[in-house]
Amino acid sequence: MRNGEIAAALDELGTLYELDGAVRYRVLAYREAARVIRSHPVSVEELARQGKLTELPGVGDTIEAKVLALVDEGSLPQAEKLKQKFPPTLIEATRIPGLGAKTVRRFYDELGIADLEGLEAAARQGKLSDLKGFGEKAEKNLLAEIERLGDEGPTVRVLLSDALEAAEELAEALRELPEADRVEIAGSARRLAETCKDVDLIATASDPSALAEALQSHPLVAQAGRGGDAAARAVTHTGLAIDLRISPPEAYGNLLQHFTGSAEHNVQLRERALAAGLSVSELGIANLTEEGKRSDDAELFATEEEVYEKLGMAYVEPELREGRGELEAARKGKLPKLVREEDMRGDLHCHTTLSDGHDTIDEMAAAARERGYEYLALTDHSASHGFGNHVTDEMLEARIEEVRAWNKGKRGFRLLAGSEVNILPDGSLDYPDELLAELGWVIASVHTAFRISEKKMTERVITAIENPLVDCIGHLTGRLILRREPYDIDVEAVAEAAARTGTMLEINGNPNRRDLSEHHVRLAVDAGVRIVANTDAHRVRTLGNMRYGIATARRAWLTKRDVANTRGWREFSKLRKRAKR
DNA sequence: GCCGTTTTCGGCCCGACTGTTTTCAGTCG
Repeated sequence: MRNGEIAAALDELGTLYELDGAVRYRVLAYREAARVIRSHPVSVEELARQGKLTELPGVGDTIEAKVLALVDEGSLPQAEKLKQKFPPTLIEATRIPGLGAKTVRRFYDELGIADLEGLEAAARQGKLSDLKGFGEKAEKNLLAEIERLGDEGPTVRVLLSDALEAAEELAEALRELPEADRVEIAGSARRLAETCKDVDLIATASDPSALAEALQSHPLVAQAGRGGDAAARAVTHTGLAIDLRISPPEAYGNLLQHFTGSAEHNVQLRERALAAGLSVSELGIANLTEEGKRSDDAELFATEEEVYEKLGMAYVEPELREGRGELEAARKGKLPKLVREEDMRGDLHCHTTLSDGHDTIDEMAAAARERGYEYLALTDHSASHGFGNHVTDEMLEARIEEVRAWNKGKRGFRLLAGSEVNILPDGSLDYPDELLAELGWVIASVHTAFRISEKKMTERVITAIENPLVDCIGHLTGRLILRREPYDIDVEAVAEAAARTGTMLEINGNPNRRDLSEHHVRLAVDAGVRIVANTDAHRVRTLGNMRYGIATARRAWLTKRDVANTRGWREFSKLRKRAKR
């Protein structure tokens, strides 16, 4: 059973307990365990079978036993029992914004409402406002939410690249105003997460309303409203929600820290501060009174650095603020010095017009040099790609000659004649060995036959890893964020094989892929695998996707040293498998 | 239900907003 399925079952059980009136913290415990399990890089089912699941933070004996029951029986007995008591459609109803378990439970108990249709009908007939504490306005709002849900479906997350495109344009427009002082992107976009639900902008300004008005009248914005004196909200034409908050300059650090999150990071930060007698919020850091209440002497900070310093910690880079041990490391001064995009010396995965790329060798090479690289591997697709633009053996031979000629007389930069070869279902590659041996760089990727068992897929990829001609595995799990699940593969076993053979694993920087994920990157590095950050660029512009590959590397706590292609050519070339032959 | 350089029991972040209420509960981020 996949970690995501286990997490979903625990989330559901949490909601069922909530409907059943359990204490809040029990429900929160299930949510937290689900969150940790969802993003855990290796099989939670296996951890549970080994009795090691309680090593995960937020998982104790009870939840470990529940997970074991779940993977053995396919469902949770407690959940099944509670589903006898509450129709499953009640859980659906709790997903309506503004409607929680408490309210849904009352509708069920007092009005017998068990599903969305019943809820909508009752609201239309004005029956809900008969309930104590639930008036006409609440009824109207609820009806509007149900209708909106029907029209648009639930609000979906967008890719980081889409969120950043809008966020950066809006932030830039606001910065240009004479009334603006500082404008920064906060939230999940600043943490460079894979997806964003909305965009948070934080600003200081001599005249806050000038910024709010500029946001409202920006061409990207479809609708907008004010949120008090120091805030504005907007929705772009693509449906992305924008929240702008304007801070007095002296509290800018507090506000930026708060709205950068993540929620887990902030919760842990505040719990830690509380133990030291301090109460942290976006309104400043206050001492605790004798009764343990927040006193009104809150101290304000203009920068985030000062916020963390006040709490006895080193500054935490936004990409690390996910509640994964960064606060402990910050307190001990043991945070890693994260790799930066400027550290990169080469890109080892791109396409040209030879296969399905849009730009020529010359154009790609010029762009790579402009980015300050020392090398670029041309890795057009191989002969059995299946999407047209096949590169036959003869074409690849010609490419090798072309690159040889191109490199002649050039100093400080080199092209590598390479290929992105297919890993066929039996683990073999689709060029003959003699041809592959002539290449300067070989990436092997799975592009076909995704739906095979985990065991077969793992064996298939490990066969390619054990091939001495393969330098690197491309986009290992094949996922497309928000669009396609990763295929079934044992990443732990793959990482072990890659470390053993000196085969590198790629972080593919295409914002749709970011594959390896940050969790798998961490696992691979801990297993001793060399990581390369590549773009898989199909045109000059997408060489810029390196920023997303590096974002994933940073979120995996990687340093410059952990990423092989931060090295100059001389050093990097020695890391290739062939250098050890 | 989880967790412990203040605890193995008694705690468990903080504030805004909303709608309904004279002091608060529920929901959200």
